[in-house]
Amino acid sequence: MAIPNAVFKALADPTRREILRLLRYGPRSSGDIAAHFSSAWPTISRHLAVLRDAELVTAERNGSTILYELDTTVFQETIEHFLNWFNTGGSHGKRRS
Amino acid sequence: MAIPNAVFKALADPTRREILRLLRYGPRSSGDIAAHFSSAWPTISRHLAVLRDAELVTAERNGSTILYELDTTVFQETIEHFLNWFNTGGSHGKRRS
DNA sequence: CAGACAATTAGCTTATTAGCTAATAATACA
DNA sequence: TGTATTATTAGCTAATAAGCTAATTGTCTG
Repeated sequence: MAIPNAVFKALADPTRREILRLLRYGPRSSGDIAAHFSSAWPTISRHLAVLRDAELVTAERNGSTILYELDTTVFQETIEHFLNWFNTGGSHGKRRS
Repeated sequence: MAIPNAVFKALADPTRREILRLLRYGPRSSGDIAAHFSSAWPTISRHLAVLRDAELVTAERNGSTILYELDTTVFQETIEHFLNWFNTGGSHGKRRS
């Protein structure tokens, strides 16, 4: 049930979150993803590796390119994780005014 | 609607997540929180400052102690944020590629 | 005000990580 | 094959952040 630390670490970087956002609409190749950013290609490649390690995306070779695809499983677990916080923790938290 | 980067950064550290978990059951003083960890008190104090900056907790002086309290507002927004991902992006299939 | 207690800030060291360029691996195709 | 294309890995530098101890701020009480 505990979300691995790697997931939070992966989500901590804005570029990686942007990559995930980009992948919402369908799989993309590594180069295609890199083309959307000003960073160098190897830099994006390493971000993709971090996302892969966190199991937030999956990679699949398709001929000469490698398709990256969003894996929503961990997202779902993260959301459930936080929802459970409220269910078990009750309404102790203060609403900001 | 965009979740500030500070929130993700704050959640990226295991100690800080543990602090939040601790605060689920009610407000606690800084020293009370620090007593739950093996880290030095100033270290926990700085973690608390990070959580405060991210508006994940609120601090309120209560006599000689300072009470830290979970602020669920940002959590709620984070959850809604991710739920929206699925609603608009659909299930990681090929729609609207 | 002085002293005790609660908590943060300052200053430093070390570890992690994002970014780059250059080199390497893997694949497609003439 | 050989070469172009696609992507990752290696090796480095700079920035960020976590951890510590020591010093400082703030608050209560005698």
